[in-house]
Amino acid sequence: MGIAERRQKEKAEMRQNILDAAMDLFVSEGFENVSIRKIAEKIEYHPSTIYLYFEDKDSIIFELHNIGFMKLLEKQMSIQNVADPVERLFAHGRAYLEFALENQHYYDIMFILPNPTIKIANCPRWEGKDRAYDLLKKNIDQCMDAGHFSGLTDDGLAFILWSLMHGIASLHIRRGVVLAEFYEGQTSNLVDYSLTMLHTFVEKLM
Amino acid sequence: MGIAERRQKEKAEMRQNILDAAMDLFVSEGFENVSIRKIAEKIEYHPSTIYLYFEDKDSIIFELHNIGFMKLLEKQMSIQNVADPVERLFAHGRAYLEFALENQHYYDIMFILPNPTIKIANCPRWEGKDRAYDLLKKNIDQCMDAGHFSGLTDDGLAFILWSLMHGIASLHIRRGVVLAEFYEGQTSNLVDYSLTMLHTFVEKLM
DNA sequence: TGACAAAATCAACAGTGTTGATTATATTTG
DNA sequence: CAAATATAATCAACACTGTTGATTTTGTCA
Repeated sequence: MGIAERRQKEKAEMRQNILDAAMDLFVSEGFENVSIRKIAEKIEYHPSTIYLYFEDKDSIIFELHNIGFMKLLEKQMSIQNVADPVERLFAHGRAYLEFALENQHYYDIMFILPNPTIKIANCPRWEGKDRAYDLLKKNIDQCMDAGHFSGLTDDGLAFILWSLMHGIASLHIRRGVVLAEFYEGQTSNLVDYSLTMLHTFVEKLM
Repeated sequence: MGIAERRQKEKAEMRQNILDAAMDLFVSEGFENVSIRKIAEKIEYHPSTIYLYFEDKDSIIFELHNIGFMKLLEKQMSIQNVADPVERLFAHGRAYLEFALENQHYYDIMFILPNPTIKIANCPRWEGKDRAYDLLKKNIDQCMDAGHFSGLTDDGLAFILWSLMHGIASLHIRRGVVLAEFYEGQTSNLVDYSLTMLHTFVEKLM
């Protein structure tokens, strides 16, 4: 069965090629300007060929969406070794914001663009979001175990914190609104500013 | 000059017709499925005719974006008579969320879709966002004058609050993530839940 | 009524996602 | 090795999309 195995590997490589080309175009040409035909041209295949590897265009975007969640989760896992639970929660927030601003196109696909949402609706149970959410909630629980955030629920705080982080990230990515007052072009500025705000803020909740 | 005046009025009516048709399609057919040709069919004109009234498709969306900001501002003005500044701030938040969830398509155009952002970039100074932002900041300032939120800046708090409200609204509109835990289909549920959270939260900041 | 300007239409261009039929390329069998 | 078969890639076409220059219809005024 060595041959079927190789077939499978080639298929996977081709899928990856397509995904890479799509992501490249996404970054270089922007949102709307990535087309099946341009992807095909980039990998030097006929447009039809892509349909042998993906059901349709949305499936490609959905796959990029999944890859983005993998990357986010990986980044979030990398700070789980921070000892103090509150510090860990801040690191968690920083990791989220850094991910969003350093991978704006992934973040766009994951949380802002409508296309993946459509696919998710047809996807009975997609665990990516749950894993990210559970990780946040676990961190919050551990803060609570350490005696913080009394009077709040973990779900409630998770809801607020995620919404806040997403709000900051997405208002930035679709800028022109609100953030012009703070933002002067450097990503780090916004992350630092936001984290300072988050500190001021979460400390009052503790 | 009665004739030129009528001409102008007819032109304005036609523009409004186009905008109405576009918004209808937006609501009924959804995001991507509104095309110049469908708008034309709806108002029973030839597609080309639309280009006599709008420069291009993005201009139509940009105009809807502006109308949305007018509506939001109007709603926010309507609660400015609440006497207590802190109560007024909460009413402000509620108005924002209600607007977002009751006019999801407007909110989408205003804050989520990429198209208007492109047009804004070419628009040297578009005051819509400023007016909404200034109103929020004014309310915050008045809370501060009443002795609340010591140790915070008005810009900082405005940044946090707007980001939070936008995060809640946009995660809801592009749902499937996070909110499934809370959201059970009724808009009012989410508004009430969010407002409860906001209360718990802002009271600790005071 | 004829001249002129404004409004609407037409036909076409280049681009899009997608698909059924067709050709080329491997792989397996006789 | 050659024939038969399964897989991969291409092709041509369909029905869309936004947009525009040329053309026709409509309305207004002398």
